[in-house]
Amino acid sequence: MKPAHRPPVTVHQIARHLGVSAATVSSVLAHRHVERRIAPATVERIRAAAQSLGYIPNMAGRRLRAHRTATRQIDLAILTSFEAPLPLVGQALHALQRAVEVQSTADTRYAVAIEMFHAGRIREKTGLLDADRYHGVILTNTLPEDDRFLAEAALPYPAVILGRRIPGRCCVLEAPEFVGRRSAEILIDAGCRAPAVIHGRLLTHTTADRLAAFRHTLRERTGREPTVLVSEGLQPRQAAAALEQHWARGGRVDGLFTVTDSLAIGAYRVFRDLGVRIPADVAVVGVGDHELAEFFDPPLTTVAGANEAMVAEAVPLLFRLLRGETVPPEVLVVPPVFLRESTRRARSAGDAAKARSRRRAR
Amino acid sequence: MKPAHRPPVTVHQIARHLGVSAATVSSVLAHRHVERRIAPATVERIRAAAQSLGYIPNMAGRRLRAHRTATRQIDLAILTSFEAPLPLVGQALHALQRAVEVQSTADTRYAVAIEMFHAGRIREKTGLLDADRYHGVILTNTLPEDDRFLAEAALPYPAVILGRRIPGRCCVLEAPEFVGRRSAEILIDAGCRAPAVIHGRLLTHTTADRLAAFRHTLRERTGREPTVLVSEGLQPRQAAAALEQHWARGGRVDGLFTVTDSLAIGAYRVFRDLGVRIPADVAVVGVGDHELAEFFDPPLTTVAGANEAMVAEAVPLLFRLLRGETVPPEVLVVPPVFLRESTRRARSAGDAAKARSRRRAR
DNA sequence: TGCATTTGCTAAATCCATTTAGCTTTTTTG
DNA sequence: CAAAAAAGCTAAATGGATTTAGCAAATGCA
Repeated sequence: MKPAHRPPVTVHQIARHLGVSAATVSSVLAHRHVERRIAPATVERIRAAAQSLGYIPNMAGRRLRAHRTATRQIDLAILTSFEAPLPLVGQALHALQRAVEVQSTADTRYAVAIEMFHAGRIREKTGLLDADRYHGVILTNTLPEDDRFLAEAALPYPAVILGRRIPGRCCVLEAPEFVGRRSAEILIDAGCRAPAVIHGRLLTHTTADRLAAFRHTLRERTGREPTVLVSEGLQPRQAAAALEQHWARGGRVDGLFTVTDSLAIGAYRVFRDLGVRIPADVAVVGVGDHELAEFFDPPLTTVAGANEAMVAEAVPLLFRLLRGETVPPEVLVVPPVFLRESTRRARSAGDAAKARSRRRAR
Repeated sequence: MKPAHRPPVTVHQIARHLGVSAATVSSVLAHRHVERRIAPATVERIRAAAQSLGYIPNMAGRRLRAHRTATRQIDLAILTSFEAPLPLVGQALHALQRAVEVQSTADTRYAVAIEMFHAGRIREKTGLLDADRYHGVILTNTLPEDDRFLAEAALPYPAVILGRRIPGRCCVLEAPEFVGRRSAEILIDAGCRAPAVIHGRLLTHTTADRLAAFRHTLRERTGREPTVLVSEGLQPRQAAAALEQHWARGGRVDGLFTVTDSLAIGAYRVFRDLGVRIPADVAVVGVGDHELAEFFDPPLTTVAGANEAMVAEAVPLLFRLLRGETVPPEVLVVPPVFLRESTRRARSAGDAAKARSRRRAR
């Protein structure tokens, strides 16, 4: 961020600078100079001055004055980290937009903004603690550092937190441990004896919980520890790199839990290139219900992150908060599970072909 | 949209209602009642009244008064249709956010909003023609109806238009006909004699241009017309349905141009279920460079919609417009082409295996 | 020349929330 | 009991842009 240099230019300053009234300047800048009968020469002078002084209209002032009587604007925002997968944010955006359309009345208009902070550095986000920005926000994809900050900070507006528990705030959470436990069970049921997990380096609260539950369940049921592969990020190629490296070192797995579906598709490619068959040789389970997961080859079993369901809960909660109603401090959401072919352990070689022709028959 | 019911509630109304001053009400609602020594009983009365009257703070008023001297806020927006694929919007959002971070100074803060209109009905979008909402916008994913409206409407703020030409506006466009022509050429080069194209029912300006160029090139080079399949939407399952129907009617194709990558993945599934091999029996080319296109099986050849490149051009243009600079009325962007296996026609059965081992060797 | 009209501009009010200085009234202290 | 301090509140100014009513000068017309 560069340092400040000069105070904002207002219509008054332009007016003083030119020796005309602010009314005249305003008329010109609002394109009202024709009906206000401003002399063409004056119009030009004002335009030139505005341009050279670097005039930027103050929307707050404009809106305050100009808005048609009885129209209020409600500013909502989705605050998310830069590093988070956009599809998740997109779901939230869509849900919020849809709700906003329903809630809109002739005298109320909504604006939905998306603002981003760098993962772990939400405290540096400008205007976060100002009371003059948002009527309400949905906060998501925070890292533990962010959570610590938020727990102490007093946000001066209603907020719904997605995916983590922050004392005193309305939180919508995935049922804890569910995703990790279910994923482990699915792999165990598929007969895996040497399962692995792959995750990105940055761990959100949610992901950490999923990993812990996965390990815990595995240990409890089989007495084994999973192989843990860490990829640089959540891109398929990064997962592929991590997995290839593991294989090159002689590591082997017969089951894979990927903390996002995008990691899974990276793994798919590696397995195919290595001649490792899914699900015959290795079972794969992902998280997030990527819109294309069903169309992967083979279709990917997904313990869906509860994002869509969480968003569906969060949006109405936000509106209730805006109305001043009291809301439960915590809402738990149980993610859906999509069992697909990637974990359908084929006992014999023929099974996969059978499954395929079954699908074709439908 | 519901009808209006009552005028907005202000601090003054609450004050009058309770027989106190507006200053007191403001102090309480801004959580300043402790240092302002407001009696607890009064605090309670004010809170209750605010709640029961349905008070909603006017952010414009608040911001106008409260902002630290010399901080100006610049409101930018991406206006897109509800029906457009979110990843495209996401790219624009990311690019804009990144630019905003660079442009930010201590005395200037930016807000980036995403607002949506229903495809073809941008004229119904509230506040679109108001001068008190945005400092600048990027407009994208409009339908021809929208374009007609925009050509006549006088937007009272700088705007950069993505993907179409609107007279008098700064437009960033894909080099016309490029995508359609290249796609046709790729299929022709792959030896296709009975190519088809699949697109959704709603046609944006851009998509219509691509289709026309595809047909035209095909006609010119081979004298043939493509089979045209229309799917309900852009979801994979919708593409699959359209293709299955075509096949059920006895229709056959040996090349497929899908106007988005998501349609292609739907087609992939159908082909696999039918036992039609890609690329041996049918070549497939998509558009959009889906982040996973490289990981489809086989990797999908994509004449990438120039979205990312267009966004990269559009964002700086928007900032130049904000600074009052003059900008070119039109910037053309040539989309990249990603040739992958889905159009690598295997002359003999062995070629596919060879290609595979080549990839593994890397 | 004299009156009416047009042109070109300005003063002041307004939108809403916040803050500062200050005024009563009550309570505490010496 | 008088003076000082504290409690509890209010009036008025402020921020930026816009609009309305209206004034003065210039022009048109008879």
